[in-house]
Amino acid sequence: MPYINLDAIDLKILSALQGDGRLTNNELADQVGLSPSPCLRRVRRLERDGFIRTYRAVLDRESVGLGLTVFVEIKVEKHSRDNARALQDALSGMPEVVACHMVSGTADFVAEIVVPNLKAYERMLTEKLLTLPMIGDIRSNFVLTRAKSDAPLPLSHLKRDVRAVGVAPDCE
Amino acid sequence: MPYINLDAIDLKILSALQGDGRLTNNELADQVGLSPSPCLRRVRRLERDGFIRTYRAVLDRESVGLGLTVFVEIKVEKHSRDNARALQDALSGMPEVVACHMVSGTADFVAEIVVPNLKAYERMLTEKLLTLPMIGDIRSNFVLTRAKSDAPLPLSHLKRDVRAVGVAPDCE
DNA sequence: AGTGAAAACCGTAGCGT
DNA sequence: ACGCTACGGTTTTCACT
Repeated sequence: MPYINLDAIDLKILSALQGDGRLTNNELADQVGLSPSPCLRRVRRLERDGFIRTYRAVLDRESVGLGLTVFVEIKVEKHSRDNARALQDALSGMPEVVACHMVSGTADFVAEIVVPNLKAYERMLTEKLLTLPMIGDIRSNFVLTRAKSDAPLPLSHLKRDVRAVGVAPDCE
Repeated sequence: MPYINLDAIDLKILSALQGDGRLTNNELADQVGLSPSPCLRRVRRLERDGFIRTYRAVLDRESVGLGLTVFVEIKVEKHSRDNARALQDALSGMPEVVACHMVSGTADFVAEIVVPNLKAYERMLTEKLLTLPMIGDIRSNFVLTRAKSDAPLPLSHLKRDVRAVGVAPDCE
């Protein structure tokens, strides 16, 4: 794993855009202590080099009628590499699966599934999940209350570079 | 739970903004078949009424040096309401915890924790998690491969309204 | 690398439909 | 409710430091 090529200003940019993805370039330049042109160049570089994957409106699940989130633990039937791969692809391809990870522990995969209600989850389970041949075992963990989700990533581990900047933390 | 007050155009707007949060209002208006003014009015309404929670740059975890994601299953020590509440607040307050849910099943909470590496997780665990008095049991599930994450929400369950629109699906 | 200016573009409000 | 027009601000490029 190569090391990271970000200075203190890049970090500020990432942090600011993570907090508000619709910041205008002018506002952003202001916050990071740069004039608009070099600021824009940096943003484009961060986009091109894959630091910024995309920009997204974060929707409220309940408001748009998605009242049920389920964490599904899945075990692969026969632990072949092909089965695991096929399962991962099948899960990732489903729009209801908003996240899917291969994990250590008792399960092989954890999928986060978002649906309108229990009825919809029942259909999802019986029609799309249980019909997958490579599935060995499924355990559904229903979300009772969502305390936190879609939170920004913690970027403080990069802060070692920030000491180089003599600007006040919040000059807005 | 009240019903949803979104027509086919609102749905298109949400869907488009979920796919690209930096769409200009002009581009958006174009895609949904509206002129800019009513389009902007709708977006503002969707923001005000809480359908759109925020806009965010989605960063690449590996690129910014966050190589390790862990799903932590946590049981509350004594199953009192206060303990559960205190634990939930403590977890939600940690920046490394990017998601935290109370769930049914064997665990009480599932927290998604993002850190640079194993060493950082060890410190997180010993210094911040295990020192919480209301924790009964912890099981750490390390993410081996991330197949999908930060995906857009599935909005197809609202598509019943879309039949009213006679525009081609993709006229860009 | 960063700065500053100029042109094209966009967001927004107001009025008319 | 949608659409048009117009003004002010923003994005973006380009030449210069």
